Amino acid sequence: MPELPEVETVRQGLAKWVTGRRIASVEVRHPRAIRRHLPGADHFAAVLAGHTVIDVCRRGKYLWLPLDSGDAIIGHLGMSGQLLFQPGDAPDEAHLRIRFRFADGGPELRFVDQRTFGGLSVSPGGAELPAEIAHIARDPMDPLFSDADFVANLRRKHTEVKRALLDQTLISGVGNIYADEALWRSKLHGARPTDAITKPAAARLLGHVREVLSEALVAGGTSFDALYVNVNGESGYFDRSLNVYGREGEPCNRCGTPIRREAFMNRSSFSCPRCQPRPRRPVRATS
DNA sequence: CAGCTAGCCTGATTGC
DNA sequence: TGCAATCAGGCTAGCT
Repeated sequence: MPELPEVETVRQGLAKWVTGRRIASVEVRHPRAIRRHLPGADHFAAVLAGHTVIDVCRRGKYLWLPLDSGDAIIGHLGMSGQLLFQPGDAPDEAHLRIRFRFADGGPELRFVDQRTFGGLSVSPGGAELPAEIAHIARDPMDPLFSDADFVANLRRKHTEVKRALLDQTLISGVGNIYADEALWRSKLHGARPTDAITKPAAARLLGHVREVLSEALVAGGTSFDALYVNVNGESGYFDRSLNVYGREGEPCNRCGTPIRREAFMNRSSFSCPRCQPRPRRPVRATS
């Protein structure tokens, strides 16, 4: 499940292995892996061929690769997307969607995606933040991220705090796993109304978000199966450090109470019933 | 306008 | 054994 630490790990691998290389050809194996590109797969391949990757950037969970043509490749891994470097003679992966060959004849770049929630697109944005992802907020590791703005914007919203953490226009890079982990560290239940969170509590929560993201980044990310891997196909090991996510029924690492699992937006939230009591009242009366 | 949710997708797992 | 239902979940379009 690629969230910020996983995507940043992939970005670093890409930066090392693809910067400065000239794309020789692009092979699109599955049309759904190309996003918002009405001219079609052939055109997508044609506008990229012959151009050199000059950088690898990230905004939240999006990657973008400026080219010397002034265009940029935008990528999102979705749930199961992988960007892998492979020798040209390595057998095709079962879910190989897009293949990039390079003029230097070195390892090719493969976009592999089982569930096709991810995809690539081309933007004329170049080295600037592409317009397609301009709505994505800065992430909390970004030097230009404003803590004060985050606290103010969070408290201005009328929603539940976990929803807010997952809102990529408020703060980017946080997904279901790290949201649950940060809330546990802050002893907050995800259903707590954002407009009732004090400034200090919001600042503490932000600190815990930053803490869990940076610890996971050092560990190379989290993976429960082989779905998230770095560009060399290796999994991270932060899952050993998770305190609540996926630990239903297991003892809380703080108080020993069995971790609870609750339905949340057609998925799951994990929390400690004792450290993170549910708010007493619903967010807001409906009338 | 802000908040919310269905739907996208496939493989592993569970249930009958 | 075999088939069907369930679950995983980031993001966007479109609804209220």
